[in-house]
Order: sequence, then structure tokens, then C-alpha cells
Amino acid sequence: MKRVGIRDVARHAGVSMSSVSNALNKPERVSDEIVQRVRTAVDELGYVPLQAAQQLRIGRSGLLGMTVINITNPFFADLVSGAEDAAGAGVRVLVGNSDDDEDKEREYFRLFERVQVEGALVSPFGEAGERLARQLARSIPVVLVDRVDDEGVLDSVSFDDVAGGRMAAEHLISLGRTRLTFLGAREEVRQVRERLEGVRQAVEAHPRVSLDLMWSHRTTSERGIAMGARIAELPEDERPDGVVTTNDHLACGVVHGLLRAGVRVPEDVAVVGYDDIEFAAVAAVPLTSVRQPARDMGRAAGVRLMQLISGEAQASGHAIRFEPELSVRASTVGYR
Amino acid sequence: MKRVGIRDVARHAGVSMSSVSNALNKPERVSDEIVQRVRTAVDELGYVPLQAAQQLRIGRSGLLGMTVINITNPFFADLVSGAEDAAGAGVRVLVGNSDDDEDKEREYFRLFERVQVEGALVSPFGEAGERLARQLARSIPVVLVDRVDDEGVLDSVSFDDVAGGRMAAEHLISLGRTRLTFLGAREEVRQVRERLEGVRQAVEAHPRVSLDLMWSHRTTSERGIAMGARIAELPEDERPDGVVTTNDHLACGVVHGLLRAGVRVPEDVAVVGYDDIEFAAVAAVPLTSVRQPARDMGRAAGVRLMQLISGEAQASGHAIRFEPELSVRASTVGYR
DNA sequence: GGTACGCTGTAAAACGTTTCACGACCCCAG
DNA sequence: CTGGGGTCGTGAAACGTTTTACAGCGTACC
Repeated sequence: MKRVGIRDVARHAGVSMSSVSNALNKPERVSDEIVQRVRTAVDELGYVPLQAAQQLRIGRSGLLGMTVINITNPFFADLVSGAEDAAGAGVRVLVGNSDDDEDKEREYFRLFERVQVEGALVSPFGEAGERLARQLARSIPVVLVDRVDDEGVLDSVSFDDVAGGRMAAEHLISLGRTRLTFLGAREEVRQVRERLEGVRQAVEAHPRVSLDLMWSHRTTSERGIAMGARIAELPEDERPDGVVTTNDHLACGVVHGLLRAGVRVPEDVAVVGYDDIEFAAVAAVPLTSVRQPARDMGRAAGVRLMQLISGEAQASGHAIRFEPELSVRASTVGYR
Repeated sequence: MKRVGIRDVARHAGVSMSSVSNALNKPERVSDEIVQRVRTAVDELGYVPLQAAQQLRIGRSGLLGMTVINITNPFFADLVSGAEDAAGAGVRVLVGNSDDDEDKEREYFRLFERVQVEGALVSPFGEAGERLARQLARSIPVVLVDRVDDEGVLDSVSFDDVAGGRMAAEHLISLGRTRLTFLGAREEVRQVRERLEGVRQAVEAHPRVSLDLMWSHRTTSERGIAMGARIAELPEDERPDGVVTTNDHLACGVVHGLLRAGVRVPEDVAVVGYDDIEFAAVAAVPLTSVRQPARDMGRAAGVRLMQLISGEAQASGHAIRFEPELSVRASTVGYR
């Protein structure tokens, strides 16, 4: 039972290999009759052209590479989905899950070269990732996603994370909260640092408001529960009355941990999440969260990349920034 | 700026193309000196072999195909992660998100043939998907995931969904609930039908217990909220006192919808979810849910597939079944 | 001293497809 | 009747790699 190739189709349809190829790829090049004969032969034999051979000959793969930090996070899932939209028909997106791991990221970049992706959307992890991306950009077009290139050479599409952090903190301050805690994950991630920067800006603009920091290495709701419990344990005069987190998973856990310990949300402690995932709305207390239209961003990045590939645009450090929005829910303003 | 090929490496190292290939792939076949010369040449030129050409020549791709119904669902994400474990180094998993869409599924199967994946893990959608999978299996090894092959020809790894449904219903019945509602998504999905079958079995074993059905096409928490609201609107004597859902997203929404309408969970209505996702523990009311060790299952499927590929085993309709477990939480037993 | 053999390097074929260049055929105008 | 131009089909080259088969050379053994 051998693979059926273009040669078999040709024989079966009684035409040459070239005609089969033409009938399939440039039907206007051959007569209608041949197109018909070839089509039926293809159906009868179940012929599927071999990608490897096409690619070798054509030199293009019809593939876009994309790395994300954690595909399980709906934010990144939406990013991918937006990129797929932009890619359109005939172009497929090869997604690599770097999983917070620099080595995995590097390995995916190598894969991208091997399979000759025509361009890459990279959401780099840490500083090293950014360097790697710059290196990759020497051989193929690259657009940074959810990250700006400091050196101004790579194009990028990202959110204004400083604005997001500021937005969250100002919301709490406007509600009269004066003792904020920033609960961050992984300081080495730029997005986290920028959000913190935004929170700092808001706090510094209000002399009577103070800011504490807490760090959690992992960003699961389970860790959140533990952090919530830890906050609840603080003596009441050291306890924050507002918490800004960098992740809804964490925030959901925090709310839960607080409630379980008898601390009321939002009366005693108001909590703001980040990402506005589907579950934010059905959490223990529906979660106020900073929303980032991830899908739109993924699409914008994809569009820009396609422009680079087609030569319609040149990489120029061009940075597109999206503004986040705040979805206000009960975890800060209560039910009203 | 042209691509650097094996020919360039050969010239640069002063040897023949064959020697370069051998030095890289079978170092024992050539002298150490040549291996060294080639290695440095490769580094200096930054040579990366072209996958398409290798694959065309070798006939193997080092790729496993996998389709899942919805990658955003953590259950499937874990499945993939388990499969990646099993694949090990040198084998990559190409994931296709069929997104509840038969056409997309078909398209991914075509892609699998085009890129010559060496085997496929398929979590088919509906009856048609199963037929497609059987067809795919004529050309490459296939293992069904989360689904058993009725015709007993394809190997499979799955959960006992009947047991899961029964487990959920019996839990409610043992708590004294007598008016159950099964809230299902998409009757055409076998897993859903099997869970319903399990619920039926439990109900029929208890003469005083009744069962109603409700259907929701989509499985988002948003839809769940609407369904919860609808349940809450029922006159009290028609309202169920126990709800079994087929999906935690839906269940979280239902709980939320009920609470918002003033119906107490679990006092008035107890709710059981399915999948035991991360958020089940931090939902409005922590959710009792049927847990399926998805990652283990993904791994088992991957292992079986690798056996089929290596010829170590023969496809024989061999079905591995995993038993689900019940994670009991407040949505059925309250806080205690 | 000749044969056989092992070791190492290489030329060339092969993988399955697309495309280029050419040729056959037909039609119409001169 | 001939020539020019258009249409449509085809053989063969090309893509970049691996692998086969063979050649050259030195060594060991009879």
C-alpha cells in the first residue's frame, strides 16, 4: 500500500504530470476537460499533495511561527486566534508554547528556521527571549507581540501595561482605598514590571496612599488562595484595603482565600485582576479586571507581519500600542 | 543574502556534500577530523538543514498530529501536554483545534497527510469525526482519545463517561436530591450522551427520583448564567433540586445565575460540574466536579501511538479506560 | 607478492512536486 | 497555400537533502 503521488494521478487520468499539477494549481492554464478528468482522478485516488515536496520546490512554506508564554492562559489563546484570523486562508500558524522556559523558546526558533516559516510572531519571555527574537529577525520578518523592542529595531504590537497598572490603582484610590498591595508574578517579566510602574505612578500622585509589594512565582489560582490567606492573616492595621494583581487566575484565588478567612471583599479588601478572562465574571466575587482585547492585538500583529512578508512595509521599530480598559465588577465596588 | 545549504558547508569545509551529511547524521561513518571541520563550518555559516528536503528524502517528519475539540478548555490543554510528554525528544506534536467544527477537523486531517505526520491522536467531534478518523487510519496509525471506537478497529484511550455521569447523579441522590436536571451541551457529542446515560442509570435505580433535560448549544460560562437564570425562574415546585452539567464553564455560570436570582446553592439547588478545571475551586460557590486526569490520559494515548508507529503493537481496537473521580465541594454539600 | 578486507571519502541517484521551455495543433489573415 | 500567433499539452530540470554503491588506499594474512 504505497502513497499515491502525482504520477499515479497522471496515469489514471491519462495525462502528463505537468498537466495534473497545472490543473490543480493554475486551472486557467489547461483546458476544462483536463481539469475535470484530473479532479475526478484525484477524488477517486484520494490524492493529497506532499507538503515537503511542494515546499522544497516552491521555497515557501505557507507557515507563520508564533511563540507564546503559556497557551493555557486564555489571553494567549485569544492572541493566537487573532493571528490566525489575520493569516487568512492558505497560511497556517505554527504555535509554540514556550511555557516560561527560555530553552523551549530557543528550540522553537530553530524549528521555525528548519520549516522555513515566512515570518514569526514572538511574545518573548524575559530579556533573553528578546535577544533571541532579534537574532531570528536577521533571517525572517519578526513582529513582537505584547512587548516593545527597546532598541527600536523590531516592530511590535503591545498593550500599554503602564496605563493598565495605573488604571487599576487609580480605580482603587478613587474608591477611597489608601493602603494598596501589588501582587506580582515573576518580576523578570516586563509586563509585570510595567504594570507595577503604572501602579507606582498612581500611588505617587496621591500622597496619602501607600504601596506594598508581594510576589508569587507561579500564577495559579491555587497560589492565589495561599496569598489571600497570607493577606488575611496580617494584623488589621497592616492589612491592605486594595490589592492589584497581574493575573486573573491569581486574583480569583486571592478573593477566595480572603473570603475563606472571613475577610470581606470588597468591604475589607478590594481586588483588581488583570486579563478579564471568562471566569472573572463568575468568580467567588465577580472580579474587577483590566481588559486587554487580545484577539484584536493578535490580529493587528498578524496583519503587520503579513505586510513585512509581502514587502509592503519595512521593519522599523514601529510600535502599535493598544489601550487597556477596566471591567468594573463587584470585587471592588460590591453589588449595587 | 541567500540561504546557506549543505553545498556551501561542503565548500567551506573542503569536503564533499556526502561527508557533511555523514558528519552530521552518522559521525561514526567518517573520520574525527572531518567531523570537526564540518562542525566548525556549520557554526561559522549558521547552517540549519532544511526540514522539507530532509523529509522529502527520508520520508519521515518527526511529527505527531493531534486534534482537540477546544484548546481553550484546560482539559484538552492537559491532554496535549500529556501527549507531548509521551512523544519525547525529537518528536513534535502538531495540534489542531477543531473548535467543534467538522470542516476544520477534516481540514486538519488533510494537513496531517500533507505533512506526513507519523501518527495521529484524534479526539473526534461527533459521528462524522469518527468516520473521518477511521479513514485517516488507513494511511497512518491513529489512536482515539477520549472516545472509544464502536467498530472495534481503532485503538483508544478514554474515560468512562457513563461512570462519570452515574457518579455525579448518585452523589446528588445520596444527598437526598430527588428532582434532577441534566444540563447538556451538544447532544451529538458522544461524551455528552454517555454522561447522560450514566445519569439515567442512577436515576432509574431510584424510583422516587425524576430527571429533566436541558440543552445549551455553547459551553461558555456566559451561556451558563442564562441557563441558571432560566432555572431560577421556574416555579418552585417545578424547579430541580440538583443539576448535573457536562462542563465546568457552564456549571460556574449556572451557579452564578442561580445566586444572582436569589436561589441558594447548594441549599435550594445543588450543582455538579464536569472536568474539575482550575477555577472549579474558586467559583462563586466552589464546584463539585467530576475529575478526569487528562494529562495521564494524554500520555497513555501518546505512548500507545508511539508503539503503533514503531510496529511494537498492532491496532486492534484495544481500549484503555480511565475511571473518573469526584471532587466534592461546596456546590453540593455546602461549607462544613 | 598477491589477495582480501576494512576504512574513509565521493559521485550520483532518489525523494515528489512545480515550472520552464518547447512543440504540436488550430485558426485566421494575407 | 503559407505564415504568424495563440492555445494547450508535455518532457525534463530543479529544489536540498540522504543514501547507495563504488573507488582508493592501506594493512594483514596467506
